[in-house]
Amino acid sequence: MCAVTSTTTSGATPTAAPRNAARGIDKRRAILDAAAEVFGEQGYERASVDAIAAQANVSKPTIYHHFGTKELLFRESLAESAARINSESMAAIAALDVGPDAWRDALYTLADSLVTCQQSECAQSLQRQIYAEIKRDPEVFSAVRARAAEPVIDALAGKLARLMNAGHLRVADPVLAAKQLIALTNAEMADLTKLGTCVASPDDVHRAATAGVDMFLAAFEAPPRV
Amino acid sequence: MCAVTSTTTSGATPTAAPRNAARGIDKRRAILDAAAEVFGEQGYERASVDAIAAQANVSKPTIYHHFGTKELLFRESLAESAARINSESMAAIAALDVGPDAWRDALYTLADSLVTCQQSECAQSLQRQIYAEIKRDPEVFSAVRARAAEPVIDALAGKLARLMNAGHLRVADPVLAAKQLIALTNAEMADLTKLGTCVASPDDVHRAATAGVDMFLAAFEAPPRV
Amino acid sequence: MCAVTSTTTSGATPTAAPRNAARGIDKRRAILDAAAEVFGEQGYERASVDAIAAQANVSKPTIYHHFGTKELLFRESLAESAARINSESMAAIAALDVGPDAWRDALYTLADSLVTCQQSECAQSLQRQIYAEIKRDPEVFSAVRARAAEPVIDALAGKLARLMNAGHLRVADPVLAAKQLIALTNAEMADLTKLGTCVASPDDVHRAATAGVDMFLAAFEAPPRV
Amino acid sequence: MCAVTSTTTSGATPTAAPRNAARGIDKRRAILDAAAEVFGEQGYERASVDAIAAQANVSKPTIYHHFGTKELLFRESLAESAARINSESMAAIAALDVGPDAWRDALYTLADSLVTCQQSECAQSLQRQIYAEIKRDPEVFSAVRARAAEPVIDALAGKLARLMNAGHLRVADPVLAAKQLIALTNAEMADLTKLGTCVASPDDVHRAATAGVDMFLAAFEAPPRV
DNA sequence: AATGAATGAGATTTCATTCAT
DNA sequence: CATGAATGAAATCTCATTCAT
Repeated sequence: MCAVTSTTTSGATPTAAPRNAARGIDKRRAILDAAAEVFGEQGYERASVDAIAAQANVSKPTIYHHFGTKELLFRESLAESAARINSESMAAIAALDVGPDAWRDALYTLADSLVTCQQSECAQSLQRQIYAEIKRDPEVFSAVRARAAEPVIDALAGKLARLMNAGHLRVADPVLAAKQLIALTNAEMADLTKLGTCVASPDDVHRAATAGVDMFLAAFEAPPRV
Repeated sequence: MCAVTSTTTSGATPTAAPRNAARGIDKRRAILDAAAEVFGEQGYERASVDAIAAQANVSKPTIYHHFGTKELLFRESLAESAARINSESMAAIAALDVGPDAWRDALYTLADSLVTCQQSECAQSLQRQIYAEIKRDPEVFSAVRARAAEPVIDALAGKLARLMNAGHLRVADPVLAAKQLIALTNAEMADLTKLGTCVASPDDVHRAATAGVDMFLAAFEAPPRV
Repeated sequence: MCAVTSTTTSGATPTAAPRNAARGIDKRRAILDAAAEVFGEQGYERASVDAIAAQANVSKPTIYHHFGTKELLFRESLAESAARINSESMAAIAALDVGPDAWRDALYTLADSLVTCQQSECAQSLQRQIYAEIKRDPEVFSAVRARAAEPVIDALAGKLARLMNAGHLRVADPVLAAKQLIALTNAEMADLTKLGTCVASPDDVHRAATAGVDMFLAAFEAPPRV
Repeated sequence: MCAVTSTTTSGATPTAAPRNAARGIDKRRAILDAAAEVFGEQGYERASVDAIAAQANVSKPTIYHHFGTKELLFRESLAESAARINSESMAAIAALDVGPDAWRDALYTLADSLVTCQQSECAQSLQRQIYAEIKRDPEVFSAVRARAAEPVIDALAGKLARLMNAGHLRVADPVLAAKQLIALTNAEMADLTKLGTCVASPDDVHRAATAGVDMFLAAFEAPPRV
């Protein structure tokens, strides 16, 4: 699933000293990867610690040694997914060119990137898991939201504010506009991916993102100065 | 939760003959109500048939007699919730006045109603349960979608088409516009209700719905004919 | 071990109606018997519910259905043992003849009976289990003491009071004297049975009981009236 | 609990060479102290080697390095407790003045000391642990008995023999009399301390010890020579 | 001498489901 | 139609113990 490609492979540190520590780190990585996969596939309740241990090629007590509890392992797994999605989205937003000529095309491109990112298996899994477990532990939502969604909205709002200052857009509240842009680009995705069950074709993604930006510009684009 | 107030109370049919049948119906009703509550509260996996039986004041075999399987009971419970939400939303849409004078205000009112309906405990529960179980059984999504979401979108699209024909709106694709209107009005609700964990104040609901319609009109309202 | 011979054998009630109930009662009896044996043999911690279930020819969930918890099963098991020992001791005390001629011999006989009873496997098990678990749950001690030891001491004190009133004994405090008599007769038993690990021969029991009564009389027997 | 105050603190031996050895000794001491506390508090089964290691600020393998097995650690812990209780009791007995004037008062004092010692947390813990584990390993009883109880009885019997020879007491069997004296002084302690769960007030201890000696003298004191 | 990491075995408890009445 | 009793399977978590350093 959205497993982090472990950068600390045991082969990378052939010296004798850190071997012990490396073993610990490696297993921890393997467990987190396995957890992301199994939790993402089966959900918190159905996922058994046994299954995660098997997937990670690790014994059950090792999991408890590293994470203490199934619940804590779950939270760390979610936090990692959130961090990854966040970083991808942030990169896409940072790349937005707000220059006078490029901004319109850049906005369409950004929408494409955001939808693609939101549609990744990792993101879909995360969304399912949060919805499923939020009633049992409302904290997870706050944690994930603060770590993943809010920074993205804020960054996007910042870019929109610059477009506003440059006279390209007319928006009253940049944060609201950011939320609306995201909502619009995602308006059709739930349908297209059957709530994250299947992947949408790049064409569909493109169409949906474009439709969202179209409406966004129709509402907010400043009329050309005479 | 979103329990149907059983209209067939046992006291209402005091005759001897239909009493037995009525009792059977009553128990079925009680089980469905209990299932909606317990599933909604705990989710499919955590909800135990024991708990549902206790909540319904019924023995476990009675549940199996009526519904066959926990999974089947779950589906019937979801179907009921979907039907209820659908009927409420449909009523709100049907009430939309497309007359030349009232339509703008009516659209704002409709948005309010739809958001309120979407924000009901019943709807929130439904959404959580679908997200949680869709990976295990993608059928539930299709079933619920066909029964609850699609008719609403279609009905709303029909109304928008009429507003288009009347020259009030300029929309290329009424179905897409319907989806966008819904997406816009819900853009802020996930935040406000913390993903359905808490209820938003009527004021917040109103603000969010208004903001959505504002943008919708900014994008699609036809310019006044000269 | 100290299993109650189930008086409600399924064969005793061949009628069709109570069969269901009988099944329940029978299994409950079998579980309690098995629990007494396994707890007595291995102690609370080492005794596994699995082992008790196997010994009772019953599935594990049946045990939980009837008793709820390993701890609760343990308490019921102890309570039963306590009740049994109590009833045996009480019978021995009730049989004490306080008549002017027989009382001395009867006292020796009673001491024999009490020591024998205290030395039964059931009583030894009970004592071991109470000592072992009292720190974890001080309630068990109070419960067992109130049900088993105190009534015995009180009954014995009553008999001693009658012997006092009859002029045979001179004791200031009958309850204290009862405790002392019991302490004296048991003074050597811990050694002889290696703390309940092995059984003492009837001869040893007799010797120990006699030595206790000897000293008791040496201290408290009233001098013959001239 | 009955931890030995380690006299070999690491600060006392600042030289480099013996430091290592001292550290080894210190750790051994810390482990034994921790074991006494944890075993005494939780019993053999519930006490986990992890908990003992934590209490001793030592890693688990260190425990295994020093003691080999949980069971062996347990035995050493018990042996230490037994030795301590024994030495305290022996000191009290050795202090018994058998002189013609002082012996009666001294006997009351001795009883007080013995009961107090028997009532110490260390002694109570020991008794609980022996009762709990004797069935699993009858050796522990023999070992502890030989090390703790028998020498005390023998020493007390010796003193009683001297009082007999001096004409103060009339006892047939000094060893039996010693056991009886101890049994009498402890007759009420189980009740008062709720089987070792709580401590008895010094007053209660005094009363119980006195009552025991009273009866002992009533039975065995030689009549004054005319 | 000392330790962090790892593990096989086994603990209690719960669940969905089915008989027999 | 309704139920109390029973069960096989599986869940989370803990434990005593060892390995590599």
